This record gives sequence, C-alpha cells and structure tokens, in this order.
Amino acid sequence: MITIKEIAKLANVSPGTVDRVIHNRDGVSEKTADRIKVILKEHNFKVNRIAQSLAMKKKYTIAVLLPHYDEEDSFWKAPLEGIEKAKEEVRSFGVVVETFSFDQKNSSSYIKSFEQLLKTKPQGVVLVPTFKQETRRLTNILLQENIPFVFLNIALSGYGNLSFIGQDSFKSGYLSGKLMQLCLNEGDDILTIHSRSNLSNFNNISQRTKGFDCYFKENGLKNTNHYIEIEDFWDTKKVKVSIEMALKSIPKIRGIFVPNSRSYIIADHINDYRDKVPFLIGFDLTEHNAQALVDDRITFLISQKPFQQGYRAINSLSKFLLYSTPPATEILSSIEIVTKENIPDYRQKEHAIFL
Amino acid sequence: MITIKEIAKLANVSPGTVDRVIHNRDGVSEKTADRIKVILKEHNFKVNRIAQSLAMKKKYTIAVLLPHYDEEDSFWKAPLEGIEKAKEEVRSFGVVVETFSFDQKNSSSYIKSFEQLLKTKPQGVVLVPTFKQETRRLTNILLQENIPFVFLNIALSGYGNLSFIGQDSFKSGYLSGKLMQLCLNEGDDILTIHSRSNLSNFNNISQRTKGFDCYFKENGLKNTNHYIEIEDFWDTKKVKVSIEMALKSIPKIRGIFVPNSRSYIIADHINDYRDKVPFLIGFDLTEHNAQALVDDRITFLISQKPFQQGYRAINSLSKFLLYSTPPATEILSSIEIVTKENIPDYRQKEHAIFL
DNA sequence: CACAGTTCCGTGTGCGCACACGTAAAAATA
DNA sequence: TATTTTTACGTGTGCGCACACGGAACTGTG
Repeated sequence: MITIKEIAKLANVSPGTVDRVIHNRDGVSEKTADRIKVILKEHNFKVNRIAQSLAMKKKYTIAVLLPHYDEEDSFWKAPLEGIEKAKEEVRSFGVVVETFSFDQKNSSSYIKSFEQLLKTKPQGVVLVPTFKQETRRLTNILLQENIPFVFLNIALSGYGNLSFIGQDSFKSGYLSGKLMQLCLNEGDDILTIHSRSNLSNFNNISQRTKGFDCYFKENGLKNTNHYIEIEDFWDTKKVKVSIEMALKSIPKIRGIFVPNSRSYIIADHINDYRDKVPFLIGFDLTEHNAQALVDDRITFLISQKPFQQGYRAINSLSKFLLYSTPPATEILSSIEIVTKENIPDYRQKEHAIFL
Repeated sequence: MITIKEIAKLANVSPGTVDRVIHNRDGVSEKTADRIKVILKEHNFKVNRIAQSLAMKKKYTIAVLLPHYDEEDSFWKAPLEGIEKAKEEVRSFGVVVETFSFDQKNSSSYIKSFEQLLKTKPQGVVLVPTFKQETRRLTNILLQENIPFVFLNIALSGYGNLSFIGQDSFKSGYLSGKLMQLCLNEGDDILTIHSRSNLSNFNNISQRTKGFDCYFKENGLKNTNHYIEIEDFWDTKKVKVSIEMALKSIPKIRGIFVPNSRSYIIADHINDYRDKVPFLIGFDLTEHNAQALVDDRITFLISQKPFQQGYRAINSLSKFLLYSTPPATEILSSIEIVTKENIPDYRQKEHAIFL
C-alpha cells in the first residue's frame, strides 16, 4: 500500500502536489503533473478511503421517506432494517441518515412527512414515490434545491431521480407465470386476486399482473385467468365470500395468483378448498407469508431482497455524496423464488457487510 | 458522533484514560472507570472504525487456497471474484490478501500450494478442503501455529476451523427433489448422473444426492431414480453412449438430475431426446450452465451465491483479525432457484458493497 | 530595474483513535 | 521520615489524507 508521501518522494515533490494531481486540482505544471501521474500508475496507487474519510470533515445527511409498517402488512420492515444497517456503517464516514415515514393510504401524510424531512437539510434523499402527482411536487422541490434523490421500490420515470433501487416487476410476474404453469395441467384455470386498497403500490402490482399474463400468452397456453378484485383484504368476511363465490362458480380453478404482499390472507381463507386449489403464488417474504409457506398454504413466494434494497439505497447515495460516483440508473435486485424448502434462515440477519 | 476527546472532557479525564476504559485495559481506578462507562453509555459512544483502522498500524495477511478454474469448469471463478472484491475493500484496513490455487485432481499440488502459502506468514487462512487426509495435515500445522482458518464451500467437521462458508448441500438436493417432482407426473422415472472424476468434491455431491432422494422418500413418491456413473465428463463419446443406453433401456425417464456443476455437458448430449426427457436440473450458475439455461436445455439450476461466499470468507476473517469478533461457525448462503426467467443480469457484477 | 501579478509548489494542521511514554500521587517498605 | 514501588492518569505522536496558507520562482509591465 503505497502512500501519497512515498509517491511524493519518488517524484521529488511534496505530498501536497501529489494530492493536487490526484484530485485534478490546478496549480501544478503540466510537466510535473505528468511525471507524477506516471509514478501513480506505475505503483498502482489507490487512495486509502479510510484516511480520506477521516480527513474530509464534510458531513452529509441523507433523509429517507418510506411507508410505515404494521403487524398486518410488514413489508416495509425489511427495507427499513437494511437502511438501519447501512446507517450504522456510513456513520463513520460522516454520513447521517434520518428516517421519516408516512401512511401509504394517505397522500397528505406523505407530503407532511416530506416537509419534516426537508427541515433536516439533507444532501440526499431516498424516496418511495407512492403517489404520482404528489411526488412530482416533491421532486420538483428537490431538483430546485439541487438535492440528489433515488427512488426505492417503485419505479417512476421522468422525475429526475439519480437511480431506482428495486425489482423488475414485469419480469417477476412473468416468472410467476412460469411457476404457475409448471404446477398446473393443461385444462386448469387460474384465479388472480387483486386488492383495490393497494392503489398506492399500483405500479408494481399491475406490472406483475401484466408479466404473469404475458407468460401464458407468449407460450401459447390456454389456461384461463379469472380476475377478482377485493376492496379491502382486512375485511375477513368479504374476502371469504368473494373467494368462495369465484371458486364455486369456476370449478376448474386450480391455482391462485396474488400479486401483492398479502397472499397469506388469501391462504387463510382457502383452507377448505385446498384439495381443489392446491397452488398459490404470492409475493414478498414477510413473516406472515413465510409462515404460510412453511405451513404449505403458499406454494411459491417471489421475493425481491427488500433488506438489500434498503441497504443499497443508502449505500449508493453515500457513495455518490462522498466520492461523486453516480450509481447505475437502475439497481435491480434478483428475483428470488422462495419455497418451503429454501426459505432463508431468519436468525442470520441477512448478510452483514463490513464494519 | 461523540468522540473520545469529548467523553474525556465530560468525565474530567484525559482521552487516554477513556481509551483505556473502552478497551478494558488496566491502569484506571474502578471509580473513574465506572464514571466513564456511564458517560459512554449515556452518549451511546461507538468507536469510529475509520479512525481506529487508521490508528492501528498492525498489518494482517490472509492467505487463500482454492482450486483453479478453466474454460470448461469455471465454478471457481465466481468465488475468486468475490475474494478479489473483498481484497480491495479490506486493503485500506491493513489487510493483505494473497491467493494460491491448486489442481482439484492432484492432491500433491494442494500440498505444494499450501507450502507456498505458508511462506507469506499469514495471520489467517481460507481453505477449500478438497482432500480429507491432506487437509488434516495442513490444518494441524495451522492449529499448531495458532493461525485461524475458515473452510470455503466444503464442510468438513472436526478440523478446528473457525467457520464454514458455503451451502447446505443436503437441503439444496432436497429442494432439487421438490422441483423435479413438480415437473414430473406420477409414473415418470428419474436419471441421476454422477461423475467419478469428481471425487474431490465428493462431500457436496453426495449430500445433494442424499437430499434429492430424501425428498422423494419423505413424501412417499414412487418415481424411480436410476443412477449412472460416468467416469469422465470430458470424454464426449462415453458420455453420449452412457446416456443413450440409459434412456433407451428405461423409456420412463422424464427428468435428469446432475448433482455437480457441469450439467451443461449432459444438456449437450440429450438434444435428440428432448421431447422424451424434457426436464434437467443441475447446479451452479457458471457461464456454460447459464447459456444452457437460456437455451432451454436446462430447466432449473440450483445456485449457491459463490461470489458472496468468496467475499464473506475474506470479510469474516478480516473482522475476526481486526476486531476479534468471531464469525458464526456456519455461514450458509441461500439456496437459489435459477430459471431462464430469473437469471441474474451479468452486467451488474453482483452487488458491490462499500468503499 | 523595480514592481506587481501569476504560476507553481512546500508546509502545517487536523480528522479520531491507539499506544508508548512520562510523571505525579498514593501506597508500601525501610 | 526517606525511599522505593505501585497505581493512576496525562501527554505526545503518528496513521494517510485534504486543504488552507504562504512563499519562492517566474512573468509581464512601466
């Protein structure tokens, strides 16, 4: 590990001059700059990030705005944990992370939390752009203030975000289609269950559905896909009635597709029909879903590594602030197929990184 | 982020004393130590790892010994890349990583490379314990010299290793069984193809096979599993003859299970039988296998995150050397199901961590 | 030639911490 | 009480780098 000081000695200059060359600051004659550059390359010099961080006294604040989670819909727990993990790690680098949350069903809480967020004077923002119109307003403010921001989980385009961290929803739906087909026989039908109350996450859900249908179309399969829409998944009675109605009127249904993160609720309600409808594919490895998977009430879950997504949002934004290295415009996490047999061990809190 | 100096001021002592308390060094009266401890807790003090690394001038060397890879069997490419990635990151922390490789089929090259490795006077070793007996000799040396070491990819027990980084081979085989069952109908048979030349990796392979069989047994399935053993996968003619013989004599075979990383070779040879034997399950996402997957010649690949495994081997050992935090005795990576539809994007070089 | 302006580069300090060293004060011993 | 030993703590330096400051050497101008 060669140091600036050593390079300086080799080039017969002072460490300060080498530093100037490394950072392309002016004040160095072309001749000596070239000479130093050669030596730097020769010795494969890389700045010691550790020392660099210590020396750069600049502090950064990253503010995060995401939906809060509860017992019933704990999807946002994992991203938050990833964010907390990253928060600890970047602390030593002089990056402070402030988290704000809002109600997914309430756009004004989105706005309000954002206003709180702005008060921290962040140098970077992580946003889950749940509401399209409101997001336009918020991002306009950020653009005006020259605050870089990334989108997490929901991919909106044309908003000037630095990056999107999430999944390819269409592809994950497409994959679900394949898995469903693998389960079914030729004459079997499918039931897709939507939730009206999930408008906020409409983007991902609809892309998943499209991908799912696309798989069957592209492969010339003739299994019919029936749709029902349930207003509110929490209304136990309505859910049960709706499902029973569908299953009774269409006895060919053998598989159920739930393109949101609450397939466990559906699983709860088809216990009586398990023999007739043995296959259920859902999304996201929340605790409830995991339990249903273990209990054989869900066949497949498609997961998107939410912990990593949270972690990477902070990580990539920090890198950008600290070293001006812009992240990829799309950071897509792998689409994981989770079954009862390969469900990850929860005791191992994802993989810890460093520090 | 409160600093030692600030804590010192609050406690009316010098930074040196605070440092002593933090590291449980003696030379501090119990009274003042307690006082300082209270203040540390109150302010939730955490050492700044960055500054700590810079101040600790101790240098560590980690030596790695793994099989080399070639065009045909590139399995070990990914772990090496993970190691290289980690190597870059830990460099700033004063950890140097030296890599050595050996021939999987030649135990004396294993020994020889190890001897080379020892010359670097490593403070930690990453080992792929390919040969049992020889490994005993090597680990005895390491134990004697008090050099901590971890096993990568192959789980041997009772050798005094600090940790094992790899997969649960039995579980991954078990999962393969489930996937196979999902593909097959009741009366279908299975062909499992072993490779004699893979003795070195015998542990993983046999565990996978056991897990595979176990799935069928546990679930009371009656699909017969036929075994053939091919001496050398590279002997194209023999491979073809062996497979054809099996498929012709047992027409009920509809699925093939290849418990090693070279299923693509098998895939190459069953083109003529694709209609009759549509399902092939193999292991490890090497480039060749990935290509076969994309071309629909392989149905499922079970992958084990080899990049992450390499990364974590270095990572956990570094943590141990730097901060004396011992890693989990088993670091098992998730068992990934890879299909044509969710094959990861190779352009995105796994996920970069920090620095 | 004197002067100011510019170009180019060296010096010094501090980031937060670890640790060696030094030194008062307290305790033990003579 | 004088002296040694031990205890308890303060001080100083350096890790590798960024950056502010200052100054020497050079250039141009009257």
